[in-house]
Amino acid sequence: MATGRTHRPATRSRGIPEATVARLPLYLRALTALSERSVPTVSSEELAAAAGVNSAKLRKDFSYLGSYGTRGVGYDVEYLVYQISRELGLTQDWPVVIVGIGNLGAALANYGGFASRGFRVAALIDADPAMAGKPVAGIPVQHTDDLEQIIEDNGVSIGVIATPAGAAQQVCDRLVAAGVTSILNFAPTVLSVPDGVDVRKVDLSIELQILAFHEQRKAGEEATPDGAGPAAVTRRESTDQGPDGDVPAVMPA
Amino acid sequence: MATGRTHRPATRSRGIPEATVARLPLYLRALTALSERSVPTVSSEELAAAAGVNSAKLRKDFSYLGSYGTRGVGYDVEYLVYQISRELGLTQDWPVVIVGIGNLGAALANYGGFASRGFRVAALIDADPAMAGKPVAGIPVQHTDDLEQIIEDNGVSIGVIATPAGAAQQVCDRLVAAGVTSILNFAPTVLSVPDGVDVRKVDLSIELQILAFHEQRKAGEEATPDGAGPAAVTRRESTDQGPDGDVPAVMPA
DNA sequence: CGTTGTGAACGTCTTCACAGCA
DNA sequence: TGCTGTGAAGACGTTCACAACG
Repeated sequence: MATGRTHRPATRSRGIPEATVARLPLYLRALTALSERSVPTVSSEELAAAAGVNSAKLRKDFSYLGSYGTRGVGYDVEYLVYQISRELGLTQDWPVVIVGIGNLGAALANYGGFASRGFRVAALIDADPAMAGKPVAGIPVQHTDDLEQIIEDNGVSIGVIATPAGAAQQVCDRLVAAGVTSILNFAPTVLSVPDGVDVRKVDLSIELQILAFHEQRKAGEEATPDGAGPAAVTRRESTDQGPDGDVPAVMPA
Repeated sequence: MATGRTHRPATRSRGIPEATVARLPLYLRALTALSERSVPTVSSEELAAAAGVNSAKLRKDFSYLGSYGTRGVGYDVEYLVYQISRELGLTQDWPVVIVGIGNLGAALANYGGFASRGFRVAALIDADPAMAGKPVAGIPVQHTDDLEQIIEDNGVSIGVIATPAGAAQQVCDRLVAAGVTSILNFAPTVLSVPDGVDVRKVDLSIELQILAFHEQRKAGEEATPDGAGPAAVTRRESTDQGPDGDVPAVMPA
């Protein structure tokens, strides 16, 4: 099968690096918090600390968007919020459907972080006839039979899959056939999609496994080799979690 | 704020690259599926397809673990499952606590992917007194007041935070003070932790925002510039989601 | 002969360090 | 003077392509 490059073959020098795109939501969140506290301007140093990255990286990231700062001063908070929102496409309304309303699907339906970012849960879909009509997060669950109609009626282009692994590919195929071109997959399966469709995956157990790997290493160091030891009290604001590997990462923000 | 290097300063040539570590769980999942179908051996090409990566990358990844394949034949499925499990530290039992038993916390408690990978939900903790004693996923919820005692009694070193954003840092501080050294954070906040503590974050709305970015670009291309057009029917198994910026990486230390 | 394991080339991301500007 | 914006250097990750070997 194809390699699964991360989007745009390589062409287009006008493109914003993927690594930068993945951090924009982080900056946006920090900026929104500053905006709510009515902070007018912020330096790259301050904003970087709030977002959990270093300032050089942040300035480099912003340089891909344009020159939105003022030397000697910093960035205008409101203006940056707008520019990043626009770049991310959050100034428009994105109707999304969530398929698979189990524990996770229900949690996603109730998640406030979606609505606050221009995402609107247009419909909840489940294969269990007993669920049909029941309201979850104030939205009545609809049956899988109507999936195609729902996608079309609501002009949905983003779908969230929260079904068991066994149903994911089938649901994915139907979503894509109905016109969905972006999928957020919570099922522990590799989805196969046609070119032009983006998939991001979030796998809860993968994250834990990565933590276990590092945890295991720590245990093997007991008596710390170097001076300081594990009791050093410096604080980090680390957000970096390194490369993903592919999905990598959905990381929800 | 600190730089947030991806772990181990740079020392140790014996280290496995973070990008590789992040993919090991993917390989493990694919191998487990093969194992259940009693497939004895698999080639890098086949396994790569099942895991959604390309075969060169897979072989390179495995080369960091050792020479576990047989030229002309492929890899022994059972043997690889064992080696990867060991490398990830999954041959031991990891008791974890989940703090914040709302919709998401409950979904995590019910998530089967944990138990099947050596992770044991040792306790569920919530700040709401009304929740205390109520069973979720068969485990009685305990009150936050007992957090330190619970961590100690169960020898917990991995904690999952599924609280609202406002409570996350405080919970994090208490977990760390009680001895937790790895944290999986679902709250949309940048956690500040001492050196030696790993944090990985999963942010649901960030993933959607990244999808929205690409979705927006697609819309701006309507009439495809190049020959093929968006209707090309080749299938990908794409898993790549590019760099995270956050998710993907543990980082800390 | 087929497939692994890997050096080398290449591309991407991060960090440094400082020129340029308000 | 202070902070942004960025070229250049370096670290890291991916892909190529083929020698090595069962």
